[in-house]
Amino acid sequence: MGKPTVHDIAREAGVSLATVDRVLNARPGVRAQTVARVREAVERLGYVRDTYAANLARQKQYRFAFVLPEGPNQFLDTFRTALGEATQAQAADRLTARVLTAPAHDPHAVVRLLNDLPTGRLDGVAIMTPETPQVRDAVSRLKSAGLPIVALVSDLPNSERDHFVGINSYQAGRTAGLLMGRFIREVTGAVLVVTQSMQARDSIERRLGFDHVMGEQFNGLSILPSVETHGDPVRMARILAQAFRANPGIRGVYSMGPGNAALLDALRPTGRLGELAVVAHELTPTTRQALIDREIDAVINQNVGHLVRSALRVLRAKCDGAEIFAAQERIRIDIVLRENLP
Amino acid sequence: MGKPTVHDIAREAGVSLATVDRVLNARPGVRAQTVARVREAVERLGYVRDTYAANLARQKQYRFAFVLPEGPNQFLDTFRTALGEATQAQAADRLTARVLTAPAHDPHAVVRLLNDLPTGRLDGVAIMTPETPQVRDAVSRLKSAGLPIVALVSDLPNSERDHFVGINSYQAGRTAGLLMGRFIREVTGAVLVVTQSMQARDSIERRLGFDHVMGEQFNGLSILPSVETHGDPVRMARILAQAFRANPGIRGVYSMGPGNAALLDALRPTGRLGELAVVAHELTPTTRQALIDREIDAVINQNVGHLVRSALRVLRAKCDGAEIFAAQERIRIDIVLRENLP
DNA sequence: TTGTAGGCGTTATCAC
DNA sequence: GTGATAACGCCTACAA
Repeated sequence: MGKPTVHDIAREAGVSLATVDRVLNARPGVRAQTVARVREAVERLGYVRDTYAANLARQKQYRFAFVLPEGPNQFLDTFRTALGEATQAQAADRLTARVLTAPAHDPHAVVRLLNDLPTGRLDGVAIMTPETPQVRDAVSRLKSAGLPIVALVSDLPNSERDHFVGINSYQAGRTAGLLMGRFIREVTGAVLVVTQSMQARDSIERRLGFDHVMGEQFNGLSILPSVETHGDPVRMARILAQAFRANPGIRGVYSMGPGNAALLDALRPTGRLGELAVVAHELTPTTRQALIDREIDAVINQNVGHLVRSALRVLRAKCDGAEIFAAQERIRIDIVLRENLP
Repeated sequence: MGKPTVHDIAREAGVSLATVDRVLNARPGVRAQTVARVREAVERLGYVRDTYAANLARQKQYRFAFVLPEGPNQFLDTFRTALGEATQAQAADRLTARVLTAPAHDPHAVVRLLNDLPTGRLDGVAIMTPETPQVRDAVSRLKSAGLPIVALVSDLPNSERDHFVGINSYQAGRTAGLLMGRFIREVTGAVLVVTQSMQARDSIERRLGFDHVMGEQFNGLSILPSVETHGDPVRMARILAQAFRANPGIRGVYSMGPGNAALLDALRPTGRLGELAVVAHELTPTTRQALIDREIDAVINQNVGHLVRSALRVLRAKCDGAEIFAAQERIRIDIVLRENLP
């Protein structure tokens, strides 16, 4: 009385196991009539394939490669950790993920890395890198080698990637804007936007979303031009000090990218940190502590555990030719405040 | 080449398959010396058990029962849907979940239901119900029948449940309080708290968290005594109208429980909805629409998909005697605003 | 205390 | 076109 098996189907349809298997896996060499008989039996008995057995028999492996940018960066660190944990947990399911690190600031390095991937020994690739024409070509090459590709965190919308795992940057920016506008008690004032660089598409989109919401709903607040730090703490401290001198009306700071530790270090000497509304991205040891200390008021976060597991699930599904369950794969834009810190 | 198998271990250790299996599953009847030899081989070859094959061989099933309160209730509806989807997706993994509905407002009915569970035909139970001594006893009985038990959404802390899947109500209340305090622009005023009933532990804890934060950080805002609606829309409308007449200084409304549609219906005629800060719980079609319409400002949510999948994962892990990965099973307190609506 | 043989449900390689 | 039959990696009688 357990679930029906291929044997049951075979008996019910009056054919052999091999024929049932051919039908189930849509292989050729079966008369249409026979196909119909088998299909009917499947339907009637309510057969569902046992994935354990199937994977066992076909010796399926899931060998994935994750191409990530070089750190140092707390977000990447936690991502790597999460990836390690997830793959360890799924090792028993024949899943392995090797991490490949692409040197930062060298767009060609990523491309070389992608082109040198041993496609024969891989079943899927996840890529976290800004989009360039060369990257698009590399993705195209990997696709024609038959590999499923997911873009991670930063989308590659014009490439042939199968799926994007990450949040919508525009929406994330809007969310930041809404929090900023509501958290600033004064109706007028200025907001400072800090970023490492406005090159990447993500930065531009975040900024756009942020600006839109501020303009729509909080137009008493003016947004100052982005401060680009290029990852240089000294430069940042100087520019910030300048900005605060020039604009005593600054009520909030929106930190769009990484480098929050340096930002906070630069902000503390101004003596304004306590009264400013500060919104940042990514929950890391730094931003977590800053939330607790009330230096940062809100963090927009994408859960690294979800990112990793979603990427893994999607790659597996693509390997199996299975449907992906969209609702489960949508990465939420988490809002983290002091009181709902995980 | 491929991953090492039990055969490899057997050869390496110079014993038979059966002996390897005994060691791997910690069964008795093996000399300590032999155990050591096998362990060493396992270590040396880096063996990991193939769960597909193992589950196949031992014909493992995961037959779970979910005991839920009767609706009608949008949260429960979406929960049921999510459960259906999750079980369907895992049918191929020999997982089945039957849903049992306990009539509301009859504490004995749940207990009867729990006691009548066919323990022989089940491998685990998830229970969503307020804690009573009788429920505790029923859980105890199920435990002694060898079934893993998880409490869902509403914890059963004094029972023998193995695990709680849900959010911390106190923290949820604190989060609501923080949002309320920051979203109200005025420094003084009053906040109305609305709930169906203050009986349940969850309500009490939420209220406590809310009060603490308001007291600590926003003590210009006074919190009015909870309005208990007992699920009666007419009564609610009357009481709310009264409250707003008596307290023109009301700046915010915290809706602690279900019944948001009725609350909004009662709030609209007061003409104050637009200027009030409104915080509610659970993302449902009603609260979603209200966020879009700017009638509700923030929703504290526990993702039903996560609840379901976590419950399922934990029950499976308990069945397998496996460790659960705590970080993954922690249900986050989601903050949903208009701009980060999923 | 240890080993042998067969089976779990599916797939794949042969023959027929 | 179709059907035996032997894997896949692990577990479990039962035998030794």
